[in-house]
Amino acid sequence: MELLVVLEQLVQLVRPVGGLSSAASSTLSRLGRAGPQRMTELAQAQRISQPGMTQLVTRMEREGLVRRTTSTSDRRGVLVEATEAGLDLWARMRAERADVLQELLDRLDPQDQTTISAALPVLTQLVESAYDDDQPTTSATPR
Amino acid sequence: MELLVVLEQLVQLVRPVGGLSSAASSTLSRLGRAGPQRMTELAQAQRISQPGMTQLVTRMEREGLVRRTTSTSDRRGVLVEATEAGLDLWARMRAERADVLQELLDRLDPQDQTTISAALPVLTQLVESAYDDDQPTTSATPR
DNA sequence: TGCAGATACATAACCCCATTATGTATCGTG
DNA sequence: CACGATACATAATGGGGTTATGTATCTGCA
Repeated sequence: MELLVVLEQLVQLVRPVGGLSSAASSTLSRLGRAGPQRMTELAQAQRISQPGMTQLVTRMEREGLVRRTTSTSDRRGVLVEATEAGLDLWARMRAERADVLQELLDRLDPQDQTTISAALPVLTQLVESAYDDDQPTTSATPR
Repeated sequence: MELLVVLEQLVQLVRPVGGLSSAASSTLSRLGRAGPQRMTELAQAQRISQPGMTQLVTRMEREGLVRRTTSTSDRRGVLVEATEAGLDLWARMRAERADVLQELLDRLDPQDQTTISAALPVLTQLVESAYDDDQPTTSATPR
């Protein structure tokens, strides 16, 4: 099987757990880690267009996961903030996903498990190096 | 970063190369590897609904990537087949994706590259074990 | 000071991709 | 031969993304 296909299917296996889309969970995650952020900032981080982020935030707001606030000095700006419910869902998602992944890993023999464990941080690094020009994390410290 | 987010972003980095969606490229790949297949068969393999596959094939047909044929003894059935153009695109996609991945890998130091290389077959195995009940590959031999 | 352009976000119109519910042939069988 | 099962298509709906465009607001400069 092609590598890309493998990865896509792996993602498909784990992602549906939280019930959120890729962009939604990723955005929620970012809000959880880095605190309230501007629309444009979020759009760039998720690599979607600004109107796309406006729509995403609108949907997430409708589901009570995030909140728009206008408390900035710049009155054009919008600060997007995770709600209590959003943070809760984020925490549950992470836990459930970790469980699903763990179940998958448990099927492997110990040696293969070691191989995977070693590869994960490298994969992370790989992605971050591809995004070398971003991840501004302009706002609050990661709690 | 969360593992799942890492993987999703990795996929996002590599996928757009061919210009095809996830489902489309995966279906094209299957048709290329295993030859003409029935709609239902394809839907099950891609884990989407039968109407979803109908629509996908319709779009792919419109773009000249696949062809519907009714040459089966069962006149209800439809055989979906990759066109010449579809196979060409498939080949180009694979090549381009391999290039993109290679570029990413080249940024890593040799030791990390080894780690990744070792992990890939295990990842494949992981996904396949999760799908243990499927992959019928009922039709022709893989070329 | 005031206005021109840049900036931040929203809206509109469009496509892709998936879903469930339902329709329509065709097949197979009692 | 008619009834249920099967294979696919269609319709309606919704999430998710895009570009093009609108509307405030901000900023810098004559």
